[in-house]
Amino acid sequence: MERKVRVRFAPSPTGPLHMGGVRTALFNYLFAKKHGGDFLLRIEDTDQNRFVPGAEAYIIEALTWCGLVPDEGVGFGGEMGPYRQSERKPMYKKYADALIENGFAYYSFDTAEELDELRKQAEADKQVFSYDLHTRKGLKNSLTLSKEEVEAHLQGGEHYVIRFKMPENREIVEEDLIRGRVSFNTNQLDDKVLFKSDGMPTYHLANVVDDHLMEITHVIRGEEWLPSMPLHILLYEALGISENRPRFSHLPLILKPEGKGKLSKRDGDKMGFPVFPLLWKDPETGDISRGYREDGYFPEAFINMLALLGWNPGTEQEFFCMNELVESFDLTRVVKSGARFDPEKAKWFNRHYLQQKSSEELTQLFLPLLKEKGVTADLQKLERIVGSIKERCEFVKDLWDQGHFFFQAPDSYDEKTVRTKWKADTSEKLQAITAFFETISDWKATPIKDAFSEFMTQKEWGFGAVMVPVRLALVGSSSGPDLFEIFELIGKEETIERIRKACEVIQ
RNA sequence: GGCGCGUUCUUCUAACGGUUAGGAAACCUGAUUCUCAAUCAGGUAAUGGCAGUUCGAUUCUGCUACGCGCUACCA
Repeated sequence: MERKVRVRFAPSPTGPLHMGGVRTALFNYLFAKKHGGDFLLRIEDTDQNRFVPGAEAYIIEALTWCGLVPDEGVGFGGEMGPYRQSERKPMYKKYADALIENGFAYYSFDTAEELDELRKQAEADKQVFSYDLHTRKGLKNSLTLSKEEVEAHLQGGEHYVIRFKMPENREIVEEDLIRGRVSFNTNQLDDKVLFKSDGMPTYHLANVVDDHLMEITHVIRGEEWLPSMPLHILLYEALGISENRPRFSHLPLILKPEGKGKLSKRDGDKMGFPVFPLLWKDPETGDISRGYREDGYFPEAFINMLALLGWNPGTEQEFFCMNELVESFDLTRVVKSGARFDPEKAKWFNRHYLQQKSSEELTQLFLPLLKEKGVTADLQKLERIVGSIKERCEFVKDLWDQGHFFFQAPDSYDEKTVRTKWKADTSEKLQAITAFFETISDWKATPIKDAFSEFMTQKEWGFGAVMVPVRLALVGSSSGPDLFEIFELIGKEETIERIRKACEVIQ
């Protein structure tokens, strides 16, 4: 029988989740749901030095905001816990011991300082020190020391680590679900530390043991893990658990918008776009990093954008809700090469999702901002205002930028427009228009437009010569939605008042 | 340095041996005769290089160039 698909997202709580991490979580989630499987969240906190308070809660909140809710994991329950590696600490030692027992691993007593020294020396000789099958013979470990010496070191409570004994000259070939056949020769690989002197396993041991115990069927992770795949495969083998071991898939990296390299926090700061899903305040420094949520992105836009970064359905569809993503997702259609992130595209997606929302819905989202500005208005009227400006908005906050004049008279007038469009006789014309407006009783956009057109024809004035100054008077600038809509929405009195005021101020 | 992975318009990508190399973003032009935005209609623009396999290579192989990743008692 086919095993139930189980995948995991396994971040380490060393800070906020990066958008690349969110994409990894997304692809895991989509793959799981596509195959009716489980998506787990496992916290990889084996490095106690790098623990950052709040990071774990952040990860959980971010996934939830994105709609990537785990079936099991820290904060979500489940039968195969604990899902925090620090809480699984007692489980790893016996696997490490078994490896030693069977000759797949060994104790290493070299101190960090000694190894550092060796690295420095090698560097001075333009070499790179590597703890591997060539050098281990000359180092302090249970392969070179006598049984008694090893025993003495162990008994003496001396610090030791357990290293994997990389076998000689083996070709490790694996079919990566995204990349196809990938191969490595073990002679190029080093003896990685599996078990640290603080009693914690390293990522390598812990992830293999946990994936086995949690019955993970597919490991979907970033490309930066590709070089350690052979180690992991060998570990499953040495542990005698390779029977049901997971299949591997390595996702392409998300690259900086400009230049090269992995997207980093600094890029966002520099170029003014978020790299994190949610705002993050560094508990040490107090530094704030902006988040997509706080910047006004809709989670569906964020997710849609992320999904298409490195994956495509092979059709021309580009807007997907989560269900559609689940439906269309296919690991084999993930691109192999790194994808440069384009912040403009993220905005474009947000615009799309904003346009999809009804004026009623948008008005509700707009309300808090209005309250903040101290503006109150009739809900129906608000919905009409929102309806008239939404198509020029990318974010909810743009509703204010695009529509503030509906609530407040302009306190200044765009200089360039004044200079180029406000002629000597403009004031005079506008006075005539206000007088004409006084005579209009049915103050609705269409009747005003009809009457106004007639008036203009009578006067033989050009629309352009008059409309821009009027707009300037009402809005303060030369841009905005249909003028007659604005007339109606701000009301007859206010319209006339603003025109009069503009004539006074500008003359 | 070693190992690994990658390379189609400016960007995200499609084409899994045969296409005028397609779409989207960006950009440019035009249309909407009040503006700006939006919208609509057009347009510019790509297979890193060299060999090989083949009747035929974007697609397969090799080399080369370039890029990225990894090379911690970090994940």
